[in-house]
Amino acid sequence: MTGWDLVETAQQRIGGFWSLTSSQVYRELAAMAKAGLIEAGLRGPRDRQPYAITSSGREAFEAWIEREPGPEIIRFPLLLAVSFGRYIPKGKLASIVARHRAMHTARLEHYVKELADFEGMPDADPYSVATLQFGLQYERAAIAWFDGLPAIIRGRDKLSSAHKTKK
Amino acid sequence: MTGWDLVETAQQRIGGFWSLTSSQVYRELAAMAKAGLIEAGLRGPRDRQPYAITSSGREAFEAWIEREPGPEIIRFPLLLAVSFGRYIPKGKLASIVARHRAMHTARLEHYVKELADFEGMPDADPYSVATLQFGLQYERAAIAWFDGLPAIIRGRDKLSSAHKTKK
DNA sequence: TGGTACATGTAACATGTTACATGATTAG
DNA sequence: CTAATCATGTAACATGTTACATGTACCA
Repeated sequence: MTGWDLVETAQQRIGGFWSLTSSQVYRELAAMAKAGLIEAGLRGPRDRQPYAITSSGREAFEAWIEREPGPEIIRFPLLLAVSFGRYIPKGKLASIVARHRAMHTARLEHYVKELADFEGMPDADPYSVATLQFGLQYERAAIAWFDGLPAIIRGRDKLSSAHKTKK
Repeated sequence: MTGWDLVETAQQRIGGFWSLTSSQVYRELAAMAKAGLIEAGLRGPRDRQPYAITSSGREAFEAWIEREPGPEIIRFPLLLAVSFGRYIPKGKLASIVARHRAMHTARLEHYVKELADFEGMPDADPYSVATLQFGLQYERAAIAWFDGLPAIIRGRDKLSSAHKTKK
């Protein structure tokens, strides 16, 4: 595959939980070719530069996949904003939250559609289904949180919902 | 506060969705002092170097908090491993998953405890409660996903659970 | 008096982002 | 013909990690 293909494929397959930029891919491809993990093929139309994995690259992949996966890293700017919510005008925060909620519902719908596609073919890779399923449940949790937000921020009726918190 | 204090506070308050290292903080502190956003105070015991925000720093904070928060970035090595699940021996994957599930239940319990603490004091910052609540729901979703995983990976009974998928 | 937690920092490196430059091919 | 998409890459910079060096104060 070429760098371009790899970016497209990665965005498609793991984009939901692993972002990357093309710059990164091209740089890494050059480094991997230099290290002998991949080999450059002949340039195609539009100067496409295909690469093929070498046996040493295959070994490196096997060593990599053997490793214990590390803890997840989350960078959630919206949560950062919410945690500094005291310093943001109420209306502004509400509109920010609304925009982000919309993005999450869009993603949820996207996952639902993809899962429905998988439903059609019974021999699809179940591991892809599993990661999609994670995305689905993540987005559902996020949306549920969005919906609970206003109540938490004002009042906060949680357990003590009996006594009226009027403003 | 000193760099050390900032790291401790940040880990406490936003550690769940924003990791940082002390190296980063000390470097940034030096840069901010140079830019006039903070001022170094007198060194205390143990060579503690306290900093105080300047008015120009306060302005910078206000400008920062005004910005639209970007999309979240998730780096989830376990999901990456799962998406390459084909290449991992079944037993190995299962043990990896078990370890990660345990970490998530531990975090969930931690959030539950913290939320219970907040329950005690009715004048606590609701925004902190909101971010905690996100963590709680995130962990619950993750655990639910873990529990559904085996069924997805083998068989995949989802909607078509009627016809028996014996291995 | 000895270990642990506190405290600061540097250096080297790895990873990720943004802006830019360049051009080919295809669809309308 | 022209705009959009495909395609490659570089450079500069920002951010994040790891390993290390150095020492202080507290408490058992």
